[in-house]
Amino acid sequence: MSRSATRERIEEKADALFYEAGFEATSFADIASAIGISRGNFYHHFKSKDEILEAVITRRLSATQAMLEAWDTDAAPKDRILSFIRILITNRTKIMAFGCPVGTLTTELAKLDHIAEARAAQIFTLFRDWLADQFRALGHRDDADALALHVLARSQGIAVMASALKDEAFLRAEVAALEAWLDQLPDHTPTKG
Amino acid sequence: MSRSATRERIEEKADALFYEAGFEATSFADIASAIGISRGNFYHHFKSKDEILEAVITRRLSATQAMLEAWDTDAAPKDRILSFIRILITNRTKIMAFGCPVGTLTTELAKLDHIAEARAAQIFTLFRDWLADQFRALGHRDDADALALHVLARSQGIAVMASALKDEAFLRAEVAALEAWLDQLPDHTPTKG
DNA sequence: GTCTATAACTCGATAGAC
DNA sequence: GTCTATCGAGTTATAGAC
Repeated sequence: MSRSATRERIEEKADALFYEAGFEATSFADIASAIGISRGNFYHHFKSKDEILEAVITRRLSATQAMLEAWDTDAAPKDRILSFIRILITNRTKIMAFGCPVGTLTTELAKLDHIAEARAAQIFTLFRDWLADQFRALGHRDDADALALHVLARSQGIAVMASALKDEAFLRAEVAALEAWLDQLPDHTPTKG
Repeated sequence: MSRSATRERIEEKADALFYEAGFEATSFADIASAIGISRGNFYHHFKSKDEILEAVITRRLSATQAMLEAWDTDAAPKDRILSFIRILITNRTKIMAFGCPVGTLTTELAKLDHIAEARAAQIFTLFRDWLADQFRALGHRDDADALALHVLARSQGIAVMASALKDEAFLRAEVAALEAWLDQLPDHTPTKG
């Protein structure tokens, strides 16, 4: 099963529009006209809107997995966690406009009572497990998962409020506070040899 | 201008449905059938859907203002802040199902590029200013506003993650962590006399 | 006059046949 | 890839009920 270029473009545009306008507010016509194809052509690749959502979530899961694996090459666990936290800075413009893509999609699907909600929440699980690994590497055996969830929650809160306030200074201040929290965490990294 | 009972019922049901299903996903038919009136009757009370949204936001602003004023009778500023934090516990069932009503509405309106977004975000301003007042009462002259935003962001993050994970233990743990953070804050409450 | 119900209109959505 | 069917949304018009 080859992945056609058209299918790829549909997924890419759907991914962007689901983020910027929301899943429900995005229509087939919006996606089709944005990439310059007919609605019929669309139907050749995806039979229903739910099928596109499925593809977008799969796409995001893969992208997240790839990003985390890339960060795994960073030397210190704390630096890896910092990489995660700094997504908020890197993507600040979009976050201030549309919030976090993961959090907002999960929230929307929850309200729609959509079956894909659990699958969208899986993206959080990837971050959660990866972050917990880093905290375990820092010697936090018992509370690694709780610390991972704490970082996730803090990040989500920053995204929501930055979007509501449209305030970059707030975003930067709260990111700095989160980094300070991480910095004062006891580091029990076991030394080799 | 009297407020008819029907108008009141429309606002009340719209408020609930906008929270539970989202603004856009809620149709006139949904509201009408839920309270047992005809769709046509709607337009006697509201000229458009945006007008209902306007009324719902006004309603929430008033309710928030009233809640904050009620809390102002609490003796200590820290207890007042605790009252705010504990909304997460009190409303945990709905929050785990639909998130925070303020955060999710603001997020949705941002994506829809809806003019009412700023007005919805005003609810956050009420909480922000009230919380800042409490922190000032605790002697935090310079960082009262930043502390207020920190509490708001932490609360929003907890709501988002609790809804994504459907995990009450997580919610309670993070609320406890936030209360612990508040508890270790220096209290410089000036004594009278 | 205030409220409510019925019905029809317009538009844009998904879905699907050709 | 075009073209159409069907459905449901917001909205409007109009007329009946209190």
